Amino acid sequence: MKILIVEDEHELLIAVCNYLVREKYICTLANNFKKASEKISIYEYDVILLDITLPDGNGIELIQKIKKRNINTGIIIISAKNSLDDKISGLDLGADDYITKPFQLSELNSRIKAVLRRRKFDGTNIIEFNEISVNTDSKSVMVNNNVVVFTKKEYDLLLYFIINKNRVLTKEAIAEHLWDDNIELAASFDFIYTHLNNIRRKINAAGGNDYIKTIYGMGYKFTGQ
Amino acid sequence: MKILIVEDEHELLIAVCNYLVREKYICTLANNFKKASEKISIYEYDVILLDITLPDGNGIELIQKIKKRNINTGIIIISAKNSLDDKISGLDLGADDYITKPFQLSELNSRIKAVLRRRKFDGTNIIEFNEISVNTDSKSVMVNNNVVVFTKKEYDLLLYFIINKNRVLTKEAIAEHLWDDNIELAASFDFIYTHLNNIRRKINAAGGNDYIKTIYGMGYKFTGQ
DNA sequence: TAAATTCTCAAGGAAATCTAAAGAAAAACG
DNA sequence: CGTTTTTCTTTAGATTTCCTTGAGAATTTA
Repeated sequence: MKILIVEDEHELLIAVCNYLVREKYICTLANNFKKASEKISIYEYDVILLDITLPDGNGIELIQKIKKRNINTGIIIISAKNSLDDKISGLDLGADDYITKPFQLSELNSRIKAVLRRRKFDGTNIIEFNEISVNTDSKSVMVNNNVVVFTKKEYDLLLYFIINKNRVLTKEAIAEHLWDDNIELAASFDFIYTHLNNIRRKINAAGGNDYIKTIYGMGYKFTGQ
Repeated sequence: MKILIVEDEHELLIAVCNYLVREKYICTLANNFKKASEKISIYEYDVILLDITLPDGNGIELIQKIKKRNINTGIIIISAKNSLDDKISGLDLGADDYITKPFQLSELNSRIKAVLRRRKFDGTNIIEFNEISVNTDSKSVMVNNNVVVFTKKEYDLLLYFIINKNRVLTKEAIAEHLWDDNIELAASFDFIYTHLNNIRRKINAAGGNDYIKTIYGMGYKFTGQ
């Protein structure tokens, strides 16, 4: 498996590379936009770890470049903590996952594996879970073969759930990923209820199951059972 | 939230401690390897601030020690300027973040918060003990291949027991761990009985053994024999 | 600029969980 | 053996958490 690591922080680049080499991946490094762009246009990678904030260009263009070549490459965005927009627009553009700095190398590894698993089955940008399928190109969602229209927030939230299926997500984690960081100042996260309610209602109306389970006192979990 | 501060520079140790106490953390101090090692083997912390260069030992061994105990503790390395190797091997070994001296206390604080949030998300964490297996992602518990549903308090308590298996936990220690804010105000810890009872009942109902042994007058011990 | 859509916030009520308290049971002790 | 201390079990009320709804704010679209 070949991985391209695009990251301008030298120490982090080296640390990630050392770790992944030990995990038997073949790693290529790029510490700026130009180098990354060259690599992408010449070689093919299984996964690209992409820090979007680069000194000489915006990583989002790299995503578009990869998509244009129509290569079955998994993209994981490495985002700084405050760059909310990067996360969202990255997912919108077809990145498969994102991870926030600082992160555990073990977590990075498990996310790489997850992306590779998903990529094996389909070369498209469709993420499926039971009767739900999300097309991250057209940003459309099908439930039971019915097209369901979600607003942007609802779509982002649903995608976040599907990517983290079977994982309990606290309200704090949801808020941190879908809203920017000064959300900490908010007294409560009650407004999440509204979006949750909307998603649940729409999925139900289309004949879907109750995928979003409430784990009282802990958070929410997207699961089929 | 409990924090262990490992730092041999006395003034910095005190300054960090004072600040974090004001921020409502419960702090324990260690100014050398030996003391830190003792604390780690006895108590459990939410975050450990670790200066790697200690007079009587290498802090990296402490990281390994923590990881061996399989405790979900966040580790933030405090490194002197330019000691690049420390940073990298620290991150390799599972530290969550590092901060370079000199640093702003406010930055330390935000990194602590980030680690505390992140901590809950590390890899697919399955902790097993005999017929009990706990998935810390989905926060689900299996006993004898039966899914057992626990409330939040019960789950937290059970996990605390499993992590500290074969170790006698006093009621005071349990209370401090699960109710760490102003628990001293409580007249007695009798309410723990209720949760203990619930856990024992549910494990038994699923065909599990009496894992939680009472050590009369001392506390409780989670053990297989 | 107006209209439509989407998002945020707040409040009342419902549901699940937690705590407190009290009597019963068990263990330790003289 | 009787007393004291500690632990267990149960239940009801208190508390926390969650859901639903609607109205106004903010944003996008026409």
